[in-house]
Amino acid sequence: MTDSTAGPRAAAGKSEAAFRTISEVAEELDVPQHVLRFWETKFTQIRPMKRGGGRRYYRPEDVALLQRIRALLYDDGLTIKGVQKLLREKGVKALVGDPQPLPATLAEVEAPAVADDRAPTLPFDAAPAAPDAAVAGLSARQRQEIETALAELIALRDDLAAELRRQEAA
DNA sequence: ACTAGTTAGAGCGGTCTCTG
DNA sequence: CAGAGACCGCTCTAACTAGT
Repeated sequence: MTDSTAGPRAAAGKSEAAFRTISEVAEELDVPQHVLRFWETKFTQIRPMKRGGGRRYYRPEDVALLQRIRALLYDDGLTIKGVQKLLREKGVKALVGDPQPLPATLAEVEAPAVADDRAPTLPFDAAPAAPDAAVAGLSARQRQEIETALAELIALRDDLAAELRRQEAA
């Protein structure tokens, strides 16, 4: 599909760290969109950020988790309950094999892709040192709203970084 | 009956194009 | 440039199907 929300971002090509829409994740995993939404209802560990209108934005870690779930279901022949049990017992990180925590904070999501060459000149460097502590007392809804706003900021940052590189290359 | 999807439909939100 | 409208992608919910 032509992802209207991704627009120029998709056309310019996303970094590995970029957020993905459900259609992009569906294509990448070769799984229909409705199945991704169905899995979301079955696995509480799948928690894509949501923007206005409820649109999902999947972090790279979400995609990795979905890939693992897909492999367990389709390749290993496990049932959803089996995968749920596995997730409960071993945790997401053990399944995905990702030593890094989910980038639930701006500081964490900020790092990849453009960090090496561009980040020092970009405006998001002054992220709070320990935002996790700051949000510890917030409600789930408040956290969701913050994550949503965060996703928008990061998408904007990606756009700006890409545009900057285009202009420098020109 | 239970599991794992699949389908359909109404409505929302973003983008694009046209017009003034 | 700004507003209007069309178009398209996406959402949610509920009902349905196929296999075990």
